[in-house]
Amino acid sequence: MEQLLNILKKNQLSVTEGRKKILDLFLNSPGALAHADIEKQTDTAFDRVTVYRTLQTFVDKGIIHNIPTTDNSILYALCKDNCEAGHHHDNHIHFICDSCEKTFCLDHVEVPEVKLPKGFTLKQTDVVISGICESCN
Amino acid sequence: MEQLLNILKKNQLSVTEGRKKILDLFLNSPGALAHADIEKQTDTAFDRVTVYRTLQTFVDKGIIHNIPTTDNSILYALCKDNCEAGHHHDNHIHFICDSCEKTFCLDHVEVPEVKLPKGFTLKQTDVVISGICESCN
DNA sequence: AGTATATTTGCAATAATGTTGCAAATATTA
DNA sequence: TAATATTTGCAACATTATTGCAAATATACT
Repeated sequence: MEQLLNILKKNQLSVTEGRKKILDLFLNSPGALAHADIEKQTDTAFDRVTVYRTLQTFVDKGIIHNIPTTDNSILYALCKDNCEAGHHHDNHIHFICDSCEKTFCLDHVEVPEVKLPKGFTLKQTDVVISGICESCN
Repeated sequence: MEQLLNILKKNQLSVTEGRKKILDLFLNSPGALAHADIEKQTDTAFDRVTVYRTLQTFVDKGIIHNIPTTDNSILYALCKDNCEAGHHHDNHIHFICDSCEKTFCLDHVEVPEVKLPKGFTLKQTDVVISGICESCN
């Protein structure tokens, strides 16, 4: 709760029920969340539009980031370290479990360096690995 | 045209106008295509539903694969090598250019090996790199 | 080639997802 | 506590995706 308020205040966001609840979900979720997950877990407590806007606000502020997916969903996860408004510096690997279908950030696995062909400039590397997670193995 | 028919026949698909046209688009596109791109390029020649179904069929057969994106779109690209129905073995890097916004498969760049924590089993590694491409640099 | 069978397509209806403007409600500031 | 700024919910709308079914098209067979 302490942590929750700190995060909101640090980012100069007014403290509202919706933001508290949604941020709380992220803080207590082992994996990434999609818009739909949040709607399910908040039931009808908040309007759909509020959820959209809250997620967008959190992304803008660098509180959460989104994870590439191969379907037409958007997955969000907490930014762990040095992200700030307008600048995401996430540099970790995302893992999708084929069994439980959860998506995690593997914060302690280094993103490998990739050598691009001549002429290409690298800005960001996203790695998404699928397989079987710890809990399902 | 030869190639086109070969691909369809090899996968035991009936040869229809829609499949020919859509596969042709992929064969002649330097980058990945989204559903919307295909609709634009085929104008109203085919029903939206047909496009959805054709793409799904191609994915099922291993003719195309989809590329992870951070927005809610689905990008498709031709499978280059040893993909077959039910088994995708794509092992290449995807590059998104921040300037021209095109997405390519870098077929000749090796996917780096990633060491997962104990307990995790790796099945597939997807790498999406953003930056500036050859043509825009 | 012509017919029978199997497959695919387009239409219509429906569902799901995302966006915008604006007034009412809530939070912050002083 | 009042004034101001911000956020929310509603409604309407736009876009994207899915399904059933009859008509159209492709393939297989003689």
